[in-house]
Amino acid sequence: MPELPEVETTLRGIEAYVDGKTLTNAIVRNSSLRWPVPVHDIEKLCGQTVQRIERRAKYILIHLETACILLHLGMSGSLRVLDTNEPAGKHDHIDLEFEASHVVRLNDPRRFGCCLILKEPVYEHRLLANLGPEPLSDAFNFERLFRLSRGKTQAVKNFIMDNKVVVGVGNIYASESLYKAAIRPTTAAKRLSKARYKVLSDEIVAVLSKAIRAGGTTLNDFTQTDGKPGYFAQELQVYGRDGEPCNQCSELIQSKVIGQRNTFFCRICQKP
DNA sequence: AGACAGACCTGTGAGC
DNA sequence: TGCTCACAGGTCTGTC
Repeated sequence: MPELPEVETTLRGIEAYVDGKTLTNAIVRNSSLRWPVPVHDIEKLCGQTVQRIERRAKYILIHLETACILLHLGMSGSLRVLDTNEPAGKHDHIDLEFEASHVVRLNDPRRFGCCLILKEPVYEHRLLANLGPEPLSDAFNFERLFRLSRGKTQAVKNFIMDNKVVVGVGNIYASESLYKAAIRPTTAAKRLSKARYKVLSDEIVAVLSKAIRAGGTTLNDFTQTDGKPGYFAQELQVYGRDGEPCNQCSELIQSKVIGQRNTFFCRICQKP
């Protein structure tokens, strides 16, 4: 479910209820997520105040006084802000209660997400240490893409989904960015010119920014923290549209599995 | 070293 | 209506 825009939307939704607040209780109903949830470590943090909350790649980091809660939503996770007396439903694995008045509740049917406690230095944790730049930061630019792509035989779609290259470009927005940049997803990364990486990096930024403004993409079940859907799905040009006409040339959109993930493109508009 | 396949797990929708 | 199967937004890990 969540790619970078969905995680960013989630962060913005919980920020006001978490930042500067005191963690008053933590309930772990199911500790069997991607990695075992360190229940006792989380409980020990109760009573501490949130220093700040941020997103890094698709991770949400809640910095407390002595440690940091790291959350990842995996493929199917979501966070919602609820009253403490709201009964928990199926797949509601973790509650983080703040100010004894409301909870941030993690729901994750497929349990690909995670909740870990990180000690300082937080950014040296193995999950964070090797991440590439944020796509919406100055550190992300076409020169970097061009430089890292030299000698890479892998498909450009896999290349831009590599977290060491740039973080946060998931399966939906990879297809969308490549369509906007008129680049065939199967093209070997090393074959693209600097000029085409300029277009691609601009489109990655544009697509992600627009998706954030729309509150993310709701395909089946993504909701913002208040339960409302995201509205970017209606903006999708190729993702999930195989067999439908291209919005630019009317050729039928094709799909192809690249790197074990379904990929959508227009064979006319997107050149190798 | 780089590239790829497999693994984790549940829900949903299509097809029979 | 109910069963089976393929597939789904991520990414770490192991193998070639």
